[in-house]
Amino acid sequence: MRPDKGRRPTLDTIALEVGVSRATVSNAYNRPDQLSAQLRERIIATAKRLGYAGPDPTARSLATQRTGAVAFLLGQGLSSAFSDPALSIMLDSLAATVDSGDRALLLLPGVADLGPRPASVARAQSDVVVAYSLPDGAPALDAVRERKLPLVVVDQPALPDIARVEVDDVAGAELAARHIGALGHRHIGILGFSLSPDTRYGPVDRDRVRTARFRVTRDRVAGYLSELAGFGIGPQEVPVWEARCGDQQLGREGARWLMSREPRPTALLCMSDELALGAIRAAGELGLSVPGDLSVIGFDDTPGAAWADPPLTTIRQDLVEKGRRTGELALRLLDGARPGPPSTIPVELVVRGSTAPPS
Amino acid sequence: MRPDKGRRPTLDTIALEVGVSRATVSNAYNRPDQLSAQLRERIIATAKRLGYAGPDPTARSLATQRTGAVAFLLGQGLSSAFSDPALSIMLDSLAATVDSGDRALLLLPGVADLGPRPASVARAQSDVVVAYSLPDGAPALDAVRERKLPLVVVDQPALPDIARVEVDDVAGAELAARHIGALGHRHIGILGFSLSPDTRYGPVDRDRVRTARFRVTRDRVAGYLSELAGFGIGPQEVPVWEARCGDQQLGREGARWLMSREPRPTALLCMSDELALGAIRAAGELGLSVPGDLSVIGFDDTPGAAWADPPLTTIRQDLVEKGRRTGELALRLLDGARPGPPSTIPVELVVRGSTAPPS
DNA sequence: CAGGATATCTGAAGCGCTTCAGGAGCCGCC
DNA sequence: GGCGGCTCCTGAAGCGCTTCAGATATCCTG
Repeated sequence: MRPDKGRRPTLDTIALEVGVSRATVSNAYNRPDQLSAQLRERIIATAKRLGYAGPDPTARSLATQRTGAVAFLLGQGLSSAFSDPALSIMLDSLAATVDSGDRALLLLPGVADLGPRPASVARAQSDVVVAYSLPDGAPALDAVRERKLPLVVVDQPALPDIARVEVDDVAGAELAARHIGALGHRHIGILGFSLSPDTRYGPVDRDRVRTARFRVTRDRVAGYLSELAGFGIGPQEVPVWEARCGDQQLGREGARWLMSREPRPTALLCMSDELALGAIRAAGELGLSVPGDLSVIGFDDTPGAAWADPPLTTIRQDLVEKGRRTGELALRLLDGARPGPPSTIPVELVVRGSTAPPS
Repeated sequence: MRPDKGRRPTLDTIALEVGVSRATVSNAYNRPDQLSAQLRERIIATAKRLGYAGPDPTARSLATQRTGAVAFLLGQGLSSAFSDPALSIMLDSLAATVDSGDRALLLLPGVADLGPRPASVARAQSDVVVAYSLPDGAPALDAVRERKLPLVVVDQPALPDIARVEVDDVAGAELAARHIGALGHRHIGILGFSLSPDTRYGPVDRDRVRTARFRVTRDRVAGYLSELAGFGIGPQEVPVWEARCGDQQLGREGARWLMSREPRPTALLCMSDELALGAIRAAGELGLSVPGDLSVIGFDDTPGAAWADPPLTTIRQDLVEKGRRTGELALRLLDGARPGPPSTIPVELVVRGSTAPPS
């Protein structure tokens, strides 16, 4: 009698079985106030009995014109991404925000630091996208534009008429450099993130800095150098080492190289706490004490910073807030809001035990 | 003339403009071999001109009955999840595998350690789901079953007729305990993961172990204890401390408690490398040397293990392989494959510098 | 040049749902 | 007792795409 010839039940199956219209069954799920509690109950019970799990999400999406998912575009693959606790924290907060708005997170990891493949973006089922720290000119961004999806960029260059959340990286870097300069350091090294999407890492020349395609790295280098210039330290006196990603191993390696320069740096400006932790490790291995022989300052203020030995002086950014704002912005865009001015997360110097005047 | 009244262009818009049928335009995107290269080119060009970004993913999903996404169900929130590098590595590998099959990853983080809300699962746009380390009886699993989606469980109890990837946790724990026992240790503590989904952490009594709802934790405790019994060490002699998640801070805290027991343990069995790292830290703070005064063994063999000081003895599981197999299994299920027998990832003892005979 | 294979394109039937403009009954009120 | 205003329910028009069974036209083969 029922039209269920072994196929999965649909709204119609239930409607037929209960003897009501399909619209009513739909209402039972989406607008309980539109029918009597009693009928609704009968419908739900029948659905349960027939093994109907509720309206098909895809069909619903097509009808409502919204998928209920937020796409998250990542420059790197997941593992290098998550070697940075800063991203984990911010993403957690983003996911929670988005989930509270009843939406899921569609993760599109990058390949080769270039961000996701455009084809992935073209087929992504989402009605708003968040792009996180993609290199300038990432092809994925064109794909987003083509689909005319609302976009929020995080830690990326401004795009005309595009919503944006960002940290004032220049100011943060300046804060770090000022602290170090004010302590009296004059020989300083920079331990930085990747400048451009390739697998390169190691010492960096000025040319590579100039052509950098990751905004965050570029801004921080600029902030460090401009502030150091105020202390009479020219950019050519400041060695820079570039890590592929922000993990401790690379921090250690970079610090070792920086410490082999002449004159030996008495302070290291690090673009993440993880890198800084690696640097502290390297110092120990070289028989140098921190902060006695070497001052180290990080960036982000992740939980590990306070916990380190010595506790890490660092630039704090509120990562939870960053994720929350990004999520809310995405949600608001979904509701048709206009992009509005960029939302800037403040930075703040947190002085702990890893910095001191040079001996 | 065109039917585009300011709305987004669709297949029909293009079809009308080019003067072909809608089916042909569809073929231009999905089956290039079904039309002449020349016509196809004309279609693509017109699409570009009209700002058509290709077939709408949602509509396509409805028509094809597949969404092209793999849902990933997580017990915990993202930040505690990613405090464990083991998950990051495995998830990265899973994402890469899934991406190579042209599918995206839909992330459904858990709330309160219980896994995702059933409502989130019910609305998730995906055609296969991977459940990772959910507690027994997680409501999300019922939701998956109701929707009759193919399911792969990872690090979770077997479910009848459900595909499964897992690590032999019992064997791994036994390996660890055997190593420690064989070295001659007789006073041993266990530093473990969460046993059940609540925010509790701290010392654990036998009752809580018996009612544990996380299989991984349960199995490892069982493995540790059964092997220790072989050395004549009764379960009541082995203090257990439970961490909420696997990060170093909690490892330190737990280790401090364990080291305050009488008689003081000479070895600590830790369920993750991060916990073990925290334990090493605690030992240092207590003025104990590792492995001189205290042996510490971890689990997973994450990159940090080899890098630690001293390098960590641990139980290795191939996390990349785990992610790859999970991804492939999910993909195969999508193609209609039957679940098949569970896929077990082997474990292996890796002896480094953090274990030695008791002094 | 007949007959079959090939290449190219089309019409129409879905996929499963939401939503909106009603319609039918019923209540209470003056 | 007529009428405005409820409450509860329905019919039908989409949402944008895929796919399959043809329909043509073209080509090849002997």
